[in-house]
Amino acid sequence: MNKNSPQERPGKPDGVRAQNRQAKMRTISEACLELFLKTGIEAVTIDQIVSEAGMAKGTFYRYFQDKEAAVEFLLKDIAEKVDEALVQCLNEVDNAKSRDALLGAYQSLAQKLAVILYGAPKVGRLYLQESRGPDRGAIRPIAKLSRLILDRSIELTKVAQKHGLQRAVQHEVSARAVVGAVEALILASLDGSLTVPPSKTWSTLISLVVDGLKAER
Amino acid sequence: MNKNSPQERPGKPDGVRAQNRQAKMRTISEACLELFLKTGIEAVTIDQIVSEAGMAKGTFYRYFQDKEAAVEFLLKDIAEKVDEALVQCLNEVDNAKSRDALLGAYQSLAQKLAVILYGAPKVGRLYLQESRGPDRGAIRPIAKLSRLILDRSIELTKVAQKHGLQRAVQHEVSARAVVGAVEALILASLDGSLTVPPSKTWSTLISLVVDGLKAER
Amino acid sequence: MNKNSPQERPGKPDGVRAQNRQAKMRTISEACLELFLKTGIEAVTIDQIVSEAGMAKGTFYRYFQDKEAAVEFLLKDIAEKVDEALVQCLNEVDNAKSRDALLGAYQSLAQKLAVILYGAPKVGRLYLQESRGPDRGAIRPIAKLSRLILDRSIELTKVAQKHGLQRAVQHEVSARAVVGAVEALILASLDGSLTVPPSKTWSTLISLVVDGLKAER
Amino acid sequence: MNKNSPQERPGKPDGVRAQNRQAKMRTISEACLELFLKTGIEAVTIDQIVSEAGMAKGTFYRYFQDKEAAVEFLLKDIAEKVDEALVQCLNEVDNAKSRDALLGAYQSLAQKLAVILYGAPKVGRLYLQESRGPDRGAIRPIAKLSRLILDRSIELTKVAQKHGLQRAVQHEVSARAVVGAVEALILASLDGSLTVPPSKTWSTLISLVVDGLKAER
DNA sequence: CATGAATGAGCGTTCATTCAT
DNA sequence: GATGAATGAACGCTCATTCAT
Repeated sequence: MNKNSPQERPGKPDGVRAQNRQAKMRTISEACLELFLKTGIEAVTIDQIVSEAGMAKGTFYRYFQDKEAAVEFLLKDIAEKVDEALVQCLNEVDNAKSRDALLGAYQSLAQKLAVILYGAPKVGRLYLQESRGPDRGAIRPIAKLSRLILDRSIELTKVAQKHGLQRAVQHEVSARAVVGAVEALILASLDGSLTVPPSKTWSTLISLVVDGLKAER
Repeated sequence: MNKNSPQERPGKPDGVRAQNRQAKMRTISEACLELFLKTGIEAVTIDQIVSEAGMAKGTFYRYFQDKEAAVEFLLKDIAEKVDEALVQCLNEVDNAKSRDALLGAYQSLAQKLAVILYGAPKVGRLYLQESRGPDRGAIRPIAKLSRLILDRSIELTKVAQKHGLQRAVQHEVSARAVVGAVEALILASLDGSLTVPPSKTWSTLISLVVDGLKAER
Repeated sequence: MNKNSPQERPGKPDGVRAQNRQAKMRTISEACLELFLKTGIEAVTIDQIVSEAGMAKGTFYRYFQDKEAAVEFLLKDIAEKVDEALVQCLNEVDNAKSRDALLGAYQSLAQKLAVILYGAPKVGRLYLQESRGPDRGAIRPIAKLSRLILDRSIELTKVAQKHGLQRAVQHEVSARAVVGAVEALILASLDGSLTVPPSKTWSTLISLVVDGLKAER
Repeated sequence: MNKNSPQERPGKPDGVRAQNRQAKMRTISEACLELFLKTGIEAVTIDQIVSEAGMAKGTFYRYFQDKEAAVEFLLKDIAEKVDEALVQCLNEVDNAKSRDALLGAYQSLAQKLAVILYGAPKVGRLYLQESRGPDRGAIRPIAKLSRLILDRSIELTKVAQKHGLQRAVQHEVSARAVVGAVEALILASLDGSLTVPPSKTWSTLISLVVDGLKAER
């Protein structure tokens, strides 16, 4: 069982080997991340990656089967956490008894997402930058996450409506609108295009989503 | 500056020559469009394009300097019209004296955009699919248009606020939120992911933007 | 229909295009042949081939999908002719009414094979050099031909026995023995290891096959 | 000259060290053998070998300089025995006084070869599979053995003829024919393509070689 | 003007070989 | 002795681009 392929290495799961392996994978990931953000996943070559990471070409392939695997690794952590946060919010909204509870669930979700994203802002930007691309090639893991987020969001909207906590608009429509709005703001926030502080951004966003844009009476 | 013409062409600007030229460019464009949508601009090769368009490889290069030029040509028409619609809306909002006038301006903009997009739905989808990518390579024209739309939208928000026609939220924030929401919905509508009819989609969207999601009291 | 792949080119089947195409394929084939003989099919790289053929790398791929396709092209002609000769011999043996007729059929086959092989001696050597290899990779077409020859030979033996024109030995055994003997001699003859003239070689071989090695009484 | 030992090893030639060494080399050899048969020597990688042998890559290089050395080791035993058997047969034929003695010598050779080959059938198959390849790369040891067998066989034929024990046919020709026939049958026998039992195969073969194929009168 | 053959730089990937642990 | 991580040359193959016909 001494294959030269990556994945599933020998030794105990927490041995020195496994640690070094993780460290190396992170090194490569970071190099990928920088380059992916700068020029787009599709356009980045393996040569550029290993050059940025300061290693030989073969080494990349010891750790990742191909670029797609590197993208998957890059996203894995965030993908899991985001999914978890969405599922939890779903439960909260489902159990919400009042408008305040609804707001609270949203606030909580927003906060969790903020923590996740600000903990790995570049990955977030990468996701947003590439998430609308076709489900093909190295961006496939991103497309998959994108699909998952949309599905969960539609579910979220359905539940909120069911409990009369939201206006009866098409949930397909409102979910997409909200996701679109949120994504646009996160992207701007993460890549520094926004001059307002993040905390203010989020409260504004929630207010917009809940109350709309119209002038107060 | 005009990448669309590899060399200066002979003949009068509106002669038969120029007409044939335009026809050919459209043929190529259409082939590009299909392929770009299916696999993403970056991944499409010139070989695929000329194969789809039913012509020889050299012919492509007679009409376009490279793939980027083809993308530019593809977007040109829409880019101009969208810009125009945004500028006009800007003027209308600037001159709006009432909340109804504001709504009217938005409605008018929405309608214009709808006409533009439903007149060239595939181009719209292409734009949305690729608009978040890095400003690099063949997608540059798309990134440029994206920038333009954002700038105009921020302007729009500023004006609306200035006239007290919108809540005093950060215009950077609200503009992005609105653009994000609009784009997400257009994309879903154009690629057929939505089961609700377009007209209903738009009215829902405007209502969401103006009034928010909260349950009616 | 302007694919960049080889095979099935446009234009009339006998036009100048097709002729040039054939010429080019022959040029490449010849380069392949020299190298294949020298170092074995598996060990020859595309770089070596195009270098030997005096052309750019891409050009090879315009005419052949890969090395296997080049091997197939190289063998095509001979494979067809050999099969034909074997089938014809099969018929003759089937209709043979006497030992002389049997001998005549074999003589005829031997002569046909000689004509085929001496018309393309290098291809013959290549076949013999590689025919025992595993049915895998670029040598697959050779393995296929090898299988075909063996099958036809076994058939040939069966028919000869059925007519009482051959001793009742296991046809599997005798067919293989004869094919083995014939191949060994052809190989030696083709690569110049034999000091006796070809014509003498063939009559000796037939005599050996028919009468065996034992001293005359 | 001895490629099998990358470096000179410590300890007495027959000590425990040397024994362990031999055992390891056999382990590796066996792994090689399986893979070589399956896909051909050229196509097998060191990675595949160590994976099959259940050891690390470096270990292979501790025991063998390269793939060629492994092939050499694999063949060594058989090569020596075959040579010995041929030399002995040569002597017997040289001293044969009657046709029966000649037949006896051949029978004896056949039996010895059978013992050798059925004692290491896979090595036999490997040899036959690769023996016609060019004298290059990792198959060189096989080509060397092939040359040796041919030379001895020609010698054998010469002697037999000199004593009038064989028809006066070109020994170059008959030797090759016989070797070719024998090899073809052994290969078929070893890889299980034959439905007749080995013993019957060999007697048939000898009969064919001595008496030919013609129908009995 | 249209064509498609030719080019060759450059990509993703593999693999023999080395060597610190 | 054994290991497997690292290396980088070399491979098969692609593709934007040019240009003679």
